This record gives sequence, C-alpha cells and structure tokens, in this order.
Amino acid sequence: MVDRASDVVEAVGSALDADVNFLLARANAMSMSAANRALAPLELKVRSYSVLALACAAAPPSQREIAEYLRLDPSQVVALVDDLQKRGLVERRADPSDRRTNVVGATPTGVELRAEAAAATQAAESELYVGLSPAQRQSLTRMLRTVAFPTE
Amino acid sequence: MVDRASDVVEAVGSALDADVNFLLARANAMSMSAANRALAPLELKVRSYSVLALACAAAPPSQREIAEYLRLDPSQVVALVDDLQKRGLVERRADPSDRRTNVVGATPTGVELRAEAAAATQAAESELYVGLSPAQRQSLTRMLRTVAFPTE
DNA sequence: GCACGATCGTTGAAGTTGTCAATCATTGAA
DNA sequence: TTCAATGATTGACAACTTCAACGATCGTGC
Repeated sequence: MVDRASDVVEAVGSALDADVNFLLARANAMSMSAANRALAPLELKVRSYSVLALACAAAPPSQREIAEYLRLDPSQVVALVDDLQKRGLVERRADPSDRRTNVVGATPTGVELRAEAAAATQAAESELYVGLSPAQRQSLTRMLRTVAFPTE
Repeated sequence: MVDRASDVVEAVGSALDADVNFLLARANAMSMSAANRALAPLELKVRSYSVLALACAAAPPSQREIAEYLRLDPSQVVALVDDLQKRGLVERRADPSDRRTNVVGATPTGVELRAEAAAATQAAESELYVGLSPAQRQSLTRMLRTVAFPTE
C-alpha cells in the first residue's frame, strides 16, 4: 500500500519538492490543520485565534490593521470580531483620535482563553517541527519573518 | 500615513511575529498572491499549475497521489484535471496495472505551458525572497522540506 | 472461483471562505 | 468649506472545502 506522504514523494519524484512556494504551501497546510485540531476544543480556529492574539497586544490594533496583518479583506475581520465579541472575548473600543476606527482589545476572559489556546497550539507545533533542531527552528522563524515582513 | 506592513508590525508589536505558524501562513499568503498574479496571464492558478507540474513528472501521478501531495480532497482534483484536460494540457491515461486509477500526464502543449509558468513564477519568487541570501534561501527550502515531508 | 472489504474516481450537497462593489461616517488637505 | 480618501460595514456572488454516497475495480481469504 502506498499511503504515506513520503511514499508519494518517492513515486512522483522531484517535480515540485524543490519549489519553495510549494513547500511553503504544504507546510502551511499541515500547520493549519494541526493548529485547527488543537484549537477545536476551545471553539477557536486559526483565524479567530490570530485575531484574539492580536487583540491581546499591549497596543490593541484597529480592524484595518488586523486585516493587513492577517492579509484578510476588512469585511472578513468584521465577522471575526463580531463572533469574538459575542463570546465576550474581545471588545470594540472607540479610538479617541479617530472616530472612524475601532480598536479591538481583549477582555480578561479573552486574555485567559488566549493563554490556553497558545498552550494548545504549542503542543501541536512541537510535533510538526520535530525534524528540526531548536537552532534550526529559530533560524526558520527568522527567515520566515524576513519573507513575511520585508524591508524592516 | 500608516500603510506598509512593517508599520503595522511596529504598531501592533510582537503579538504573533514570533509564532512560526503565523509567519508560515503570512509568507504563504504572500507567495500565493504573487504567484497567482504571475500565472494569471497564462490562465493558471497556483493549484492548476501545481497539478500541471506534477503531470509533467517522469512518472506521472494518479489523481489520488496528486490529492495527497497537494493536500486536497480527491474531488477537488477531479475538477482541476477536468479543466486542464479540457484545455488540452493534460490527459487521463489508463493505468494497465490498475484499471481504477487514472494516471495524469501532460501533453506536449502542457509541458510547454508548464515551462512558461515556471519562468513566470520564478520571477515573482525572486522578489519575494529578496531579503534572503542564496544560501539562506537554500537553507529555508531544506528546512521547509523537512517540515512538509516528515520522516524521510 | 467467489464473496468480502477496501480503494479510486466521480458526483452532488452543504458549509466556509474569498472577493468586490456600495454605503455611511469621519478625516485631512486644498 | 468642500472634496477626495479612509475605516467599518453590508450584501451579493464566486471559489474553495468537506463530506457522504456511488459504481467500478482490486486484493484477500475461503
């Protein structure tokens, strides 16, 4: 039986496995499904967790900033924040300096859940990056950051 | 005006930018939108290009193998192959050893378009990874491969 | 040789996500 | 004081994902 991914690689050969973009896509797909599995008991997904995490920042972001950071359409952020707000994890605060913008901040309950969620995803992460040494993993993080946030 | 991603990072702080999974997601989103833009003139997307590339392999894969490699549901592969086949880029070949499976191979036209597409994406790639030295980029590729294809 | 469960491709339905244009309130600049 | 630009929101629509079901075929065990 040919079932494991490594077998498929062997069978298909090196058509795409040297392609950084493809590897990025596949690694991301694996990371996301693992993280979603880990977050499911908390009724969070990768998306809502990301928004919650950003809302926990010292300087809470506006919805527009969340959209840009997460590369989402602003209208998607509306739905995500709506949901988190209904669950009392997050709240929209008026920005005194610009009445158009909503600043999205976490409630105490939100901060708490965010901590639980962070622990849950970290466990899943460890499994995913098991093939990498701590130093390699750190190096991967650094390189991904230069790609994800250029010109810093 | 706060508009560039790096400004947003500065504003939001380090809520997620140490999170490998998040960086992976963001880097992938950027890579995909760049690749899709580059492929649009050829009427290809990242997905269809990936399938086409796999079909160009020396040992053409079955649809099931494509699905597993690309982490797609088999039913999605049906639609992708349908489209490429209608355009004469790819064909379903009977596998003599198993009449259930379709082997998906590229036609000469398909091989040709795949080459054009590879060139187009490569140009976009160079821009995306401009912050990395060739050695770093190679190292990134190697590490992503370990994550994307574990236990090799 | 034949029944049985498993696998491959396919279809269709249902849910989720992505994309886009339009709108309103507000802002900053001419 | 206008006027273009921006942030949030809504609604419509396309695209993608997920899942269960099906027919054809395979391999195993009897």
